[in-house]
Amino acid sequence: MPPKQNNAAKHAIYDQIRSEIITGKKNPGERLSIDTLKNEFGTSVTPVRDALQMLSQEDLVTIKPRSGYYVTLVSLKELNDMLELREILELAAVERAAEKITDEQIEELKAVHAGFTNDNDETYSRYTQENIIFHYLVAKASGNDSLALHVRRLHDRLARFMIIIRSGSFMTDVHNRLIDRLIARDPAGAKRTLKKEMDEARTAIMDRIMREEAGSWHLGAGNAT
Amino acid sequence: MPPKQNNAAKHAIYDQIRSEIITGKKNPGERLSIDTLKNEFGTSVTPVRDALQMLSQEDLVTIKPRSGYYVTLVSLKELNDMLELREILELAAVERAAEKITDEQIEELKAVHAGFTNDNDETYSRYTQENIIFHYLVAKASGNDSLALHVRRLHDRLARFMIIIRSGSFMTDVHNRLIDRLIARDPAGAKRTLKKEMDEARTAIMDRIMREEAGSWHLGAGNAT
DNA sequence: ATTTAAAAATTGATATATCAATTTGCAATG
DNA sequence: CATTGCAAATTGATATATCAATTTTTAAAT
Repeated sequence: MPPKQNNAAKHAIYDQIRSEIITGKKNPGERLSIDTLKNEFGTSVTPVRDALQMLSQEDLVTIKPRSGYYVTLVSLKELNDMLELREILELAAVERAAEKITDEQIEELKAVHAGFTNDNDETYSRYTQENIIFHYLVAKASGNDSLALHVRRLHDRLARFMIIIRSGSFMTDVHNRLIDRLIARDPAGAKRTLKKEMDEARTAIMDRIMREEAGSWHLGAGNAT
Repeated sequence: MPPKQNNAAKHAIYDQIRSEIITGKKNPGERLSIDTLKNEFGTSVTPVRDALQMLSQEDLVTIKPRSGYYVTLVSLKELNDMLELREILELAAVERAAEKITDEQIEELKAVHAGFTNDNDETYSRYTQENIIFHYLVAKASGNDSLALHVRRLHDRLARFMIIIRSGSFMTDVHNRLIDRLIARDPAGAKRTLKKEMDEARTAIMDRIMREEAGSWHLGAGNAT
């Protein structure tokens, strides 16, 4: 997380839009109108533009100059590339994490995991957020903050598609097993467990999307121009 | 490279400041005054703020709200983390690149390499830029654009420190050897060659900096507050 | 001389106004 | 009926003005 900035308006707008994109409340291709947003938040255009500008730098928003701001459309290839990159980053991270994770970090991980194991009544958006945090904490335990940050940002962009994988117990089981391997300080085992999870997620996502969106060029609901 | 945006003012400012930070013309900690920049470019504050906002999202600029914009200060740990991350990303990239690089891509690589082998009269800033392009092209040959983009962005942030490694022939030799291994479609050899380069760069950078900046908390010249 | 407090100045954040490009809709034409 | 060209409307980019925070200066007190 970047250093806390007491920059009220801009960050409130940024956080909300970001969260709405990540959790899929705003669909790819959907327009983000400055005018609408500024009314919604009761501000002027400046903080809205700032927020959208920031999001575009994270590839969550695409700017068509003098035309509009849109939730970024992801192509099939881009999605596949991101999933591959995810494996590279997270495998490197767990390997290191399993060697140097502290007991406190394990407790933190357990706490987060318990948090989204229990309450099934919660919305998927909450689940999505906590899944990101779980994987971020694992990456953080690698000791490499830069690596961890990249993992988190990538997860942000992938989150919309991860919803496909929300098959209840599967993820819970895998996360439990991963925690076990981390407690055992077993790099190879942790790597194997995580790789299995990521591979299954990847094929599930790609299969599902190839079937559902066979005709369209870009992913997501909107199908906007 | 993000899709071309015909957004004149903002992008001109963004490109120039970015380049000045990367090549070390602007030192870490140095202030980037909106007022100065707007006069320099003959624009109003809006495009300047946009550009700085974007740069802060890439961690090249740090915002102190209601106070000022500064070239980001990098701690020793952050530098070390980034160098480690670089190895993770680039090793994964060459491995794939050596398997699937096309003849055209090899020619492109040779061309860029020749470009900064010959003219020694050029400034280091030119050298820095071309080194980034070389490594970016290798990553691009992996076929994973997302991975390649991350490599490029990381190099942007590392470039300032790479200048330490500009020991003439060393880099030229290694790059030649790397091209050889790519032509031979030898993943293991390419990986070994690149790892050697990166390891040497890393220790050289860290050693030099630990000696030079022993006292100060942050890296770079400025030592600004 | 050093520290503290208050005030002045600097600077960025936010708001509003104007400008320029793009997009949309309608009408004319083949 | 489809297509092209023009005009109107929408929308973002840029410019300017105002506001609020921070930083610096200065002067007083210890």
